Amino acid sequence: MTLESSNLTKNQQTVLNILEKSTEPLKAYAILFDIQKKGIKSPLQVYRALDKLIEIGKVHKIESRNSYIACKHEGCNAKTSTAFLICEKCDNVTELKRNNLLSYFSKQAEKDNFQYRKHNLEIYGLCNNCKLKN
Amino acid sequence: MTLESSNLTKNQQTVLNILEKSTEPLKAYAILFDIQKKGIKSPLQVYRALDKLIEIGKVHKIESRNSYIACKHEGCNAKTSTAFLICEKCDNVTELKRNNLLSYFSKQAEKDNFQYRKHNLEIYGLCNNCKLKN
DNA sequence: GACCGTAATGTTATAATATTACATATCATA
DNA sequence: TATGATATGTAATATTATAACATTACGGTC
Repeated sequence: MTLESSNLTKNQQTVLNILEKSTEPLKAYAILFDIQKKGIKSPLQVYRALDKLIEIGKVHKIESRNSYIACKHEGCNAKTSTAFLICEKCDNVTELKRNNLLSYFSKQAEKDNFQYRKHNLEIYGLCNNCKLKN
Repeated sequence: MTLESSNLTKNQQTVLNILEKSTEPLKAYAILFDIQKKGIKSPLQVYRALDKLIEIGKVHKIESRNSYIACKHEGCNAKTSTAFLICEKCDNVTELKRNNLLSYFSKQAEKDNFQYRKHNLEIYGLCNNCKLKN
């Protein structure tokens, strides 16, 4: 299987389906409980599928929440770099897609003689919905 | 105890001391094992101290590594917002201190009608030392 | 098709990280 | 000295993630 192909294996496809259907990020064990009927029985099977999906850029991890989200952007640079808006009230997460972040961070890092490879940005606050409800 | 004071309790001070002496971020259980001689016996005591230290801005959590680092910056805005350079080779972590990140992210978030409160940025790559060794 | 190497799978056990629950103690201050 | 908020101690447990090992599937190539 080449890295860029969409030839996912059964377990990988099963996990991706769950994430794509979800309107919110999911935790690994939530995924596991959801799909125990589909032949996936152990945490490791989920984690392995997640690792692969992350590697090929189909899924990202929200580090501060230990949760996982399917990437909606085709052909973005998110294989390596990610940015999220995380609502602290409703836990909604949206992926920020601005390509200039990468070059901006790359320059910031260079100022400290640091060789940029990738980044993860998590912004916390209130989503539009929750702002209006207040 | 007021929030801005440096009146740390014994446990809090013990944990902070360990982190300040360390040249690298520490994990909660590493802290625990280090200080079991000083009266701290359970994970919870460490986590509670960490929570407080994070709340008052003395310590930050590196989310993607589940590790904790003492803040070297006096009076920075890091009570809420943080940015790190993380070396993938030697695991060295340095805190980025650029105040304009906050306003930059705040504006980025606004474009999506998102009300910014704080952020965490983790940049991965090679530190200067490791670059030179290659 | 037979062979080979790489990647994925299945399974059990366990490690690593973090929190709940509840009883008690400390401390500032009214 | 009574009160309320904060911190502590302790045991148990929940949550997140990986190690170890045996086996199977799959793609390329001879």
